[in-house]
Amino acid sequence: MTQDLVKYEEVAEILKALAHPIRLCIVNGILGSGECNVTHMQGCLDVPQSTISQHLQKLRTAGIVESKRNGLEVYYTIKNEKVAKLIDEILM
Amino acid sequence: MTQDLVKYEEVAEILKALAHPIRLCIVNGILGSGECNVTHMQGCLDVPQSTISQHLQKLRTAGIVESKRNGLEVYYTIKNEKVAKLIDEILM
DNA sequence: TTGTTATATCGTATTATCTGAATATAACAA
DNA sequence: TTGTTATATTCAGATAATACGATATAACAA
Repeated sequence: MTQDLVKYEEVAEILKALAHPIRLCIVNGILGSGECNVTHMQGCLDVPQSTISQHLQKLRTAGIVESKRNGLEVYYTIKNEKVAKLIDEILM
Repeated sequence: MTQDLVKYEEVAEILKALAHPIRLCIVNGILGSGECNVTHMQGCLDVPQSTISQHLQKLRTAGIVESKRNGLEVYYTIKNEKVAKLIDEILM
């Protein structure tokens, strides 16, 4: 039983950020198409816009996704490739 | 953006069960030695016994570990091999 | 029996997370 | 400017997670 507490805390933060059905759906959706804007997510997710935006913020804070603005729209992509691989495997 | 909500909920439950430093430590410790009893975990984890026991229950409920009693002691092993692989990768 | 060790469960206070309405901001068009 | 669309932030209330002492149970020994 190793005692890398700091590492466990870091990993737990990432897992916590992923451990929600809406966020898994968002991440998997981005993975499927390469990138995705918020309006498109809304069309698929049937939850209020503010809710999606808050989930996106959580994913951003955890370093899982990143965003770039294109005019009015903001597109999200997966930033953490390790997470991309992980999700790909666990959702298989 | 696929819409497998049930699947996302299932996976989120597993990730939620793993998304805690103490539980990651427990799971990784079991993975490292094959099995582990609660007393040994206590020696490594510096939290009260009841706290460890409750984390173990959460892991059991999520189907991640299973236990078998041997006299006074209860030994825990990893039940879900997919999770074992996952943790192994993410803690690498 | 009684006592002891190992583990599980209960009670509860504290803290964190989640949702969704309301509001704010950013980009752009007229 | 003013209006509109896309997205972010704030706020309040509801729900869930966490920690830990106290207590219970299970196995065993004397």
